[in-house]
Order: sequence, then structure tokens, then C-alpha cells
Amino acid sequence: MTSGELATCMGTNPVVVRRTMAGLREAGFVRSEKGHGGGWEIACDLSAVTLRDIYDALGAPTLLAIGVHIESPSCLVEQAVNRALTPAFAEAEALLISRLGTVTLAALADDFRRNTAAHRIRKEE
Amino acid sequence: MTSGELATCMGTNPVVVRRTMAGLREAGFVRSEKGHGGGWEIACDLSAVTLRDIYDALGAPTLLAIGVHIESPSCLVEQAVNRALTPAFAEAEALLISRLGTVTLAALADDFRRNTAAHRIRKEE
DNA sequence: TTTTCATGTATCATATGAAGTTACATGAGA
DNA sequence: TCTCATGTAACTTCATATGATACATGAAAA
Repeated sequence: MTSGELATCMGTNPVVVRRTMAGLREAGFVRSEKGHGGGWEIACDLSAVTLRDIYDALGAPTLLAIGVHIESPSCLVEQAVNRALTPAFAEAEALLISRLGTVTLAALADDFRRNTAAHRIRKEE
Repeated sequence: MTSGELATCMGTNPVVVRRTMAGLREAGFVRSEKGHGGGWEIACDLSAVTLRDIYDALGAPTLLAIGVHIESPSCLVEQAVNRALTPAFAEAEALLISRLGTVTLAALADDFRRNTAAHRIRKEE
């Protein structure tokens, strides 16, 4: 598929698609071809890649909305709060990341297909 | 302390302080007095109030940066991802909230005082 | 060889929401 | 009655994610 087609599917912009796919390409999960007949194709075993891998390929962005932003804040109150909560933040993030590691793209695809079939049956009724 | 003094301490604005403190006042954790000699004072037992209570009083804002935003997305792929990750998000959030419940304001204050003492000794050296 | 169509990427524009600001009403004490 | 505080509405930045534009590069088709 081309970036334009993907963008239409996702309701976004071809350039945004390229920006995001760039990370997946660098990780080797997809390939891109320029020119006529070009576009994107999957380049990995879907059962060997997890959402954890995707997460890492996209730059491991922050998962928590709150947390320790400044390493050594000058505010002593902020320091006390950080001491109290840093382990909790770390554990929650680790939990999330480990859960991402349990979801393969193949599992997602299977679930998607099952639901698409159900969707089709429902529409035919 | 007045909103202005608190704002100076926190490097922010008196109105922002009032906006935030309003939640704590409604929960009964602080009291405010208008007029001459007015300002804010603590109105709770610090050992009986946890960061969980503060979190709730401030409107229980989102703790996770990612997660399910649309309840029933039309995108079947998004639906599959949601089915795969919703429990993980819920668990991570529950973990964080339960940890907030283990930190009392009194514990924070104690830790703050210990560190302030150490800070003072370090400066006197 | 030239045209067409795709990616790659820098740069700019826009939208969204948090934070900050201003303005003014209200209330309490000096 | 004057001063000083909170309570709030309304407005203004500000930061950042997203979208858009422009153009260079590369590959296949005409």
C-alpha cells in the first residue's frame, strides 16, 4: 500500500504515515519502495513481532501522563514526592511494557479477522 | 499562606493556585479565608490523607499517556488493539492508584523534614 | 529518454489544551 | 471606609502534536 492509501484508511495525512512508518522501516518490520508501483509492505514474521517491538521502534514514547520529569528538582517538596512515587511509576511502566510484549501482530491480525467475519455476517442479516 | 505566597513558592500564578486548591477545599483538605489575614490552611489530619485522596480531589485526571480514548471506534484494527490492551491499561492504572493510596501526606512531610535537615547540615559545612 | 508516481524530508501552518493573565465581584478585618 | 484576601469568568499566551506544502530523489512505464 502507498502512504496515501494508508493515510486514507487511517483518516490522516500521507506525510504523517511516512513519519511513523520510518521508525518501523528502520527496525526492519516494513519495507518501502520508491517510484512506480512503490509503497509499503510487511517485512517481518507477524508472529515474531510484538507491540513491545513496535513501541520501541516508534521511539519508546512516554506511557504515563504523570511522573518524574525533572531528574533533580530544586524544590524539596517535589523531591519528596519523587522519592515516594518514582518506584510506582517505574513499576506501572514496566507492567505496561511487559504486556505489550505479550501481544504479537499475528494475534492482533487473527482477532481482527475473526471480528471482520462477524462484522460481515451481521451486515448480511 | 496566601495564594500569592504559594504561587511564588511554586513558581506559578496565584489564580492557578486557587484553581487547584479549589478541588482540595471541596474535599475538605484545606480551608480558605477571605479578607485581611486570609489565605489557606490545612484542614485535615495529614496522616489520614493519601495522594490517592488528593488525586481524586483534583478530578482523577488521566494517568496514562496512551490508552483507549474512543469507546467504540469504527476502525476494526483499533478495536482489535483495544481488545488486546484495555486490560493492561486498566491494571497499570489500578496499580498506580493503589500506590498513591499508600503515601500519606504525613509520610511526605516527614521525608521532607528529614531531607531539609540534611540540606541544612550540608550548607553549614 | 521522458513522464509519471512513489518515498524522504525540511519547513511551515494549524489546532488543541494547559497554563498564565487580567478584571472584577465578594467578603473580612484594620 | 480602606485594604487585602479569595472566587471566577474571560481572555491571552505557550507548547506541542498533527497536518500541509514544497521539493529532491529514485524507480518503473510510456
